[in-house]
Parts: sequence; C-alpha cells; structure tokens
Amino acid sequence: MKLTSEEIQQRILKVLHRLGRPAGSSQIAELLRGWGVDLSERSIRLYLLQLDAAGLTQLESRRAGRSLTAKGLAEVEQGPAIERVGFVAGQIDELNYRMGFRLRAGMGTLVVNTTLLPARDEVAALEVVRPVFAARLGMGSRLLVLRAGAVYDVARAAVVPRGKIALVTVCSVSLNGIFLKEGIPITSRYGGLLEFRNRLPARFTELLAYGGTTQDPLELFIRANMTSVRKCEQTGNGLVGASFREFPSVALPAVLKIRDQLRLLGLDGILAVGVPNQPLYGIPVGEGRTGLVVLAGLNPAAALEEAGIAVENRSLAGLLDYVKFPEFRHLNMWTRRGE
Amino acid sequence: MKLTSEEIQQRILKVLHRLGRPAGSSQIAELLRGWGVDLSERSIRLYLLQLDAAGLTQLESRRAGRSLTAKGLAEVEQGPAIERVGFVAGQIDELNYRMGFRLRAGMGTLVVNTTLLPARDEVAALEVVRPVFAARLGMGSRLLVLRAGAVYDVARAAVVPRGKIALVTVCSVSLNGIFLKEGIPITSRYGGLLEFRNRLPARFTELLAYGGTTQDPLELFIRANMTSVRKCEQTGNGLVGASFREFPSVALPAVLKIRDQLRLLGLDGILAVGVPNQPLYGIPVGEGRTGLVVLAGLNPAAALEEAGIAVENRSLAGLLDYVKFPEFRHLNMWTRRGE
DNA sequence: TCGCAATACGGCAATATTGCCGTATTAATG
DNA sequence: CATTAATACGGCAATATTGCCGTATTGCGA
Repeated sequence: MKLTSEEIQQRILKVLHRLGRPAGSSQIAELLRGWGVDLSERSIRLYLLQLDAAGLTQLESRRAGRSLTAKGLAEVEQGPAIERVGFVAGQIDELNYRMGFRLRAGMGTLVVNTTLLPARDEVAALEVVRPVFAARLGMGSRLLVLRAGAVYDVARAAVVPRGKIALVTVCSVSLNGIFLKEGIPITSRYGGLLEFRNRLPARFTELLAYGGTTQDPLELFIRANMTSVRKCEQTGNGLVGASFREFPSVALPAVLKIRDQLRLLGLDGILAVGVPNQPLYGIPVGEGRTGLVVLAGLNPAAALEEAGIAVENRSLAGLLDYVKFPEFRHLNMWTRRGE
Repeated sequence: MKLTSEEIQQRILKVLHRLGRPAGSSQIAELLRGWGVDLSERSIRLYLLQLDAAGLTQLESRRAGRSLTAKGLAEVEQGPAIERVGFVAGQIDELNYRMGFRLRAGMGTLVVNTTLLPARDEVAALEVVRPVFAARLGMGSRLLVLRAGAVYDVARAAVVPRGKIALVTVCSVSLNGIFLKEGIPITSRYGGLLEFRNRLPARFTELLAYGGTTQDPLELFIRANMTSVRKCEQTGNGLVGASFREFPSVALPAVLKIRDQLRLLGLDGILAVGVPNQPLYGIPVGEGRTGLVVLAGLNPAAALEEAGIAVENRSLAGLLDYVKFPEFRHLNMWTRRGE
C-alpha cells in the first residue's frame, strides 16, 4: 500500500493526538509502525518540519519533542477517518484510546468481553469457568457476573435480558492500553489457537490477523468449535485462544516490570515474552521488536461453549471499571449478594 | 514491513520463475504488488539492471523483457522460502502455480474443494445442492461426486473412506490461475460473507484477509454456522460465501471477454466486476486496480451443513482435471454410473 | 546547585525511488 | 515488404528516504 505524503502527515497528527502528550520522532516512528507507516525517525523529523511550517505541530521543548497546535488538533478532528472501519484492529485501537487505566493507582476502566447465558445455567457455568481461571488460562483472574436488568455494555446501553445472566471478563486488549499509558506501544498482530502439551504452550495451530478480519478471531474459533479449553485445563493438552503481539525491543525491561505489577492486580494474562528480534512460537517479529503472547479473555467463555452451555459472546464489548471486577475465587460471595 | 534490497531481488526472480516466460518491468511490478512489493516500474528496471549484472537475468529482447538465466533459476530454487508458510494466501499462490488450465483448449487442471459426507445422505445432499447451483450461487455449474475408494486428493493421496462420498467442487481460486495464464494477475484479497437482498448482492457483512489467516475463510464461516446459503437460494435473502479480488485496471476489457468464455465452460463464478479505481461493495481497491467479486466454490457445501448433513470440508484440496467435472444438471446420470 | 547522561533536533551527504522522455525493437497490419 | 503501433529499455533530473553526527536542552542524581 502506497501512502501519499498527505496521508503520512495525517497519521502523524493522529498518533500525536491519540498519545495526548508531546512526543519525539523516535516514539512517533514506533507508533506509526502499527499504522502501516514504516519510516525512519529521521524521515519523521522531515515530515514534522513540514507540519511545523504548516502550523499544525510545534516543538514543545528540545527535550519533549513535538505537540499538536490548536490548528493541528482541528485538522485531526475534521480529517478523513483513516481507519478501515469494521476491521478488528480498528476497534481495538478505538477502545484502547477510550480506555483509561492508571497502573500506579490500580484503578480505571478496562476493555471487556461479555458472554450471555441462561440464568438457570449459572451454577453449572461457574463450575466450568472456575477451573479455567485456576489453571491460569484466563486473562488474569477476575470475573464479573451480572444479573438481568444490569447494563452490560455502556456504549450500546445494552441490558442483560430477563432469564439471562452476563459473564463479564477482562479483554486481553486492555493490556495494550495499560502499556501504552506507560509509554510502550504494543501492536496486536494475530489472534489464534495455541496448542498446549503437558500444560506447556507448544505452538500456534491457527492464526488470524487482527488487521484483516471483521470478526474477532476467538469469537470465530469458539463458534466453529475449534477450541478445547476444558480439555487443556483437565489434561494439559488442548487448544486455547491466545493473541500474538509485539513491542519495541528497547522496552523489554519495562514490560517485564509492568507484568509483575499486573500480576498483583489480577490482570496477568501474559503467557510468554519473547527474545528481542527472535521469532516466538514460530512467529517472526519485525526488526527491532519483541514478541508477546497473551491468553484470550474469552477462554472461559470457550469452555462454556464446549460444555454445551448456550452462550452468546461479544468481545470488545465496551469499557468497565476495574474495581467492579472481583477475583474469581471470591465469586460465590459476590454472586450471592446479587446485583 | 521493510524489505531489503536482496529480498526485493529474490522476489523479482521468484515472479519471473512463476510466470515461466519473459516479462517486462511493468508486468513484474504488477505481479510484485501481490507480494508486498510496491515499486514503480522504473525502480523495477533498476533492480533488473543489478540482476543482469549479477548474471541472474538477461534481456531476452527489447520487446519481450527479461528472463531468468540458468544461474537465476538456481538462485530461485535454492533461495529462502519467501512464503509465510501456513497462511492461505501462500497456499493459493502455490496451487495457482501448479494448476494448468488452457482456456483456449478448454481443458486442463483446476483447483478443487472436497466435501466428505455420509454415503446414505447422497440423495438428500443432491437435492440440497442442485438448487444452489441453479440459483447461480456456486462457482460455475460443475460438480463431481466420488464414491468410496476413489482418490479425492491427488497430492495427499487421500481416498474416500467406506461409507462416505466426496463432493468435489471447483474452487474459485482456479480463476486466478486461468486469468494469470492469460497474462492478468488477479490478487485474492478477502474471503467473506456477502449479503443478498431480493436476490441481489448488497454488501459484505464479514471479511477475512487471505494474507492473514491460516484457515480458509469460508471453511471457518461454515463451521461457525454463519452462512445462510439455503435461505438465500429459497428467499433471495441471506449470506453466502464470496471472495473479493482485484486486478490492474488496464486489463478490464480482457477480463470481461474471458468471463464470457468461462461462462460457456460452466466456470463462471464472477458475480460482479467493479469500476476502475472505485470501491466495490464498499471495499476500496488499490491505485489503478479494479475490484472483482467471485462466489465461493464451497457455497453448496455450506448449504449441506445448513441442512443438517454432517460434512467435512477441505478447501484448496488439490488439483483435478476439468473434463472429469460434469454439469450439475447431468448429475443424476453420472452418479448412477457409479465410480 | 552543578554536572552528567539522555534525548531530540536538524545539517549534510549518500542512497533509493520516481517521473519524464527519447530510442530501440518487434508484432501486426496493409 | 514497408509502415505503424505498441512495448520495453535506460538516461537524467527531481524527490524521498536514510544514516551519521554534532549540538541544544533538560531531567535527575551527586
């Protein structure tokens, strides 16, 4: 795909806007990679000079880099929608932008998936879901159960219908938003099925690029009955949903540190971190990048489907506050309290 | 994705090899687009000069363009596998290369899909499949039924097991191969679900890029029960499998002509041809290219699944000779004759 | 408070890519 | 067989991109 000079400028403005703070050419170049713009930082600086001249950006300080001017802001907001609407990659980006989680404070909103199921199956469902979390096949260890009448999707103002309950899980793309706030741009590449053997991840059996699908990969795999999360949890062999991502290799130490913090918050879905510039589970990464495998937030939902419970999944369903999510271990208590 | 100079040279050699005849920079540039190389023809000529100097290519004649030398041939064959193995786009390319169909003669091999189903369901299956072809929702109008013991996949030497029959359909990627032989490089972009309203195609409801999936899109949609081919055939409203492709706009007249010839051969799966450089059903095409929508060869198989017949699909299953495929209208006759 | 280390910038020169154009060659046509 | 039209090539100059490097600024630690 050939991009015109104007398109590149538009995208530079866009990432500056998304970031919400000044940035240097280097950081901008990294962010642009996730948007199909592959230029050196030097080239970015040349574009920035043009944007400066046009009054759309300005040099904030020699240390901080460029920021948007009021005029630049206007340009972004009126400018053409860059996103190929409909593709999952675009939705991920949009939700990451709207999400706000402060790692330091341990609070804020997260991207969530929802799973609707018959209320009468609640007890059985929890019996299925719990061991999946216990086997560490979920995205972190938090889970929320909502009863009929509760709003389960703020954006769409969707309400849990009578006779149903909603199981809300933390979506693994939340991690991208959390890391981005810490200055680390993670790009989601593929959703896929990861084969476990003897409780150890072995290889991806299927991959589906987020940038090339209008349907969430794991939703699709679940509907197609291609997962075997329960088998994996019970025997140590099976196929579970996982996501392949990458980030700039320079950020590796920071990634490991943040991962530890996430563990304490019950948000650790990171299954493996690769070696810089080396393929991870057979999947090559870009120059100067490191691979990352994250477990899918929908794995518990996949287990429900496998168990024959009629579920209706919606990934990337919306945003929800972290504090509302109990640890799965405390679930009994919470569900008894009701909504 | 940044490509090194060597990688670009490798790919130039590769397309020359695949093409199997001399080509000019312009044609090479077109072909390279399908391989993630986006360069002007002038730039290609600069690379060709380097390759000439290295003795890998030579100027065949001022008119015909470059061809591979023996040394160049060796280089391609030893060279690193460029393909991201596993992704469907790579498989499509591989099969296109091996396929040989001469439009002029109306004979040669085609890429096929196979569908295994219980032999006792044969009569019912034909009742389901026939109207799908009659409604022109298949890829052309040809269909082969194989009985137990017949080889249904030459490459894998797979045999139809006892108690089963195999339904063999022409895969829509065969078109790419046919057109390529006529000098028109068609690139398969997306497999998806196309919504019909009142018997007319309206829009794509789902898309899945061939370059970003390891599983055939339509196989996936069928397994996920997302198709409604029968409903479409019966009521004129529904979701059927279709593929979005594009080709260089200059070839438009030739495409239309070839389409007419294909119709006579019962291989017409082309549902719509776009306007040069204009989006087709909402999907934008590249600069200087024209969109094309082709019906999926597996649509009849989708109808079977919808009808509750236990099917096992394998798309891009292998190659089969055109002459073996009867018209679906003559199917009774053929099936009676047995295998 | 001072100095260091880190970071971002932009000058400069080397490449890489592209557009434009005149020329050579050849298939096809009359 | 002569002529025409089409096609491919490569020269040249204009851009675009990149690597390398010295300088300016500033957060942070001593």
